[in-house]
Amino acid sequence: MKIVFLGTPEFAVPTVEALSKKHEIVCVYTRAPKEAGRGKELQKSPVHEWALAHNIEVRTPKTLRADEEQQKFAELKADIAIVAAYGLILPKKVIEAMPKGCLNVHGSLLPRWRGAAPMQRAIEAGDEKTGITIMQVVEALDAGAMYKKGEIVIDKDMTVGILHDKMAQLGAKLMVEVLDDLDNITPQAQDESLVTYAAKIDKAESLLDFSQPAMVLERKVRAFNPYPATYFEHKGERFKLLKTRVVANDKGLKVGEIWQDKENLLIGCKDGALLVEQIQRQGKKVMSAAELLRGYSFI
RNA sequence: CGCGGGGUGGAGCAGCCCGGUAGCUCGUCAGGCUCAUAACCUGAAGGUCGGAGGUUCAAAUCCUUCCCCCGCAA
Repeated sequence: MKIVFLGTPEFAVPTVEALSKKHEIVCVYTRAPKEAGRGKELQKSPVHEWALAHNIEVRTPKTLRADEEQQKFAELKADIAIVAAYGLILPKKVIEAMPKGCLNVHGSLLPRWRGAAPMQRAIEAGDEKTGITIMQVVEALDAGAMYKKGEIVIDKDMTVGILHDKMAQLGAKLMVEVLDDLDNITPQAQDESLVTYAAKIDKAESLLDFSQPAMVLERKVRAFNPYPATYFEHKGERFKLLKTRVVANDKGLKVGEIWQDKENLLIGCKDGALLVEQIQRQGKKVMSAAELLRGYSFI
């Protein structure tokens, strides 16, 4: 099939890569390069880089609402449009422009966790499993009928970084399978009564509040690892927590109180304490708590 | 030129502002103590202080420049 691919971040790359092996990617739409990183240089999106490396036409419109853009989209004469974390709202005209419509790969088991940050929210909420849903794109956000799902178990150590990579691979696999069998699958409507929304990650959330239960904080640490990463402040410095473990507060630590010995770092929380396993001091690399404690004292 | 922190024996840090024999915690090795030990005691090895210039009698420390790592912001 001739495919128009719309995607932006790393998550979308395995899908377009897999599709390109069996189909023709006639054009890639992705978010325009934006200023990022130190020095604020323009950075192309991962999908953009992929397309350039494969000599595929790239388009980076700021919006698809303009008639002219919609016209250009339709003129591609592709069979189907595939969307993976594109970042722009697709107007009805775009969704309906291709004969076989428009499919999306979403990072949750819909209807749970519609929205921008499904993987993070699934971990943060303590879900035991999540997965990928391949579904139709409709005007309402992530509300289209579902073609196929694949589950991934969220084990107790899983960070969103690891989950993301697994999900990206699974999404690619499922999308290829759906296209192989497109005419034989009857998409199923989502049960609106089970819908939940995964709000996008706000950086303000990454500041840990130790008056919350240790278990809740531990999940958040995993849900935010590696990005944007949770942190707390101490002596005017910022410390990111990348990995923690919930332990009993048998030292009687107050909320936010820090305890250390030669190799262990504990922070008191409501309902237990967090044992810090990986930490990053500002300006430094990620290291184990034991490493940091060889040269740095919190007390 | 977006703002900022850092590169010191294998690891993590101090020392730099106010130049003058390179320090701490841990690790490693050897010995000791011990029923025994990851605990304790003693000793040892291991560093051209990121690179290159410069100032100086003397530079980890001051000046110039380059490379690399990271936090913020996006």
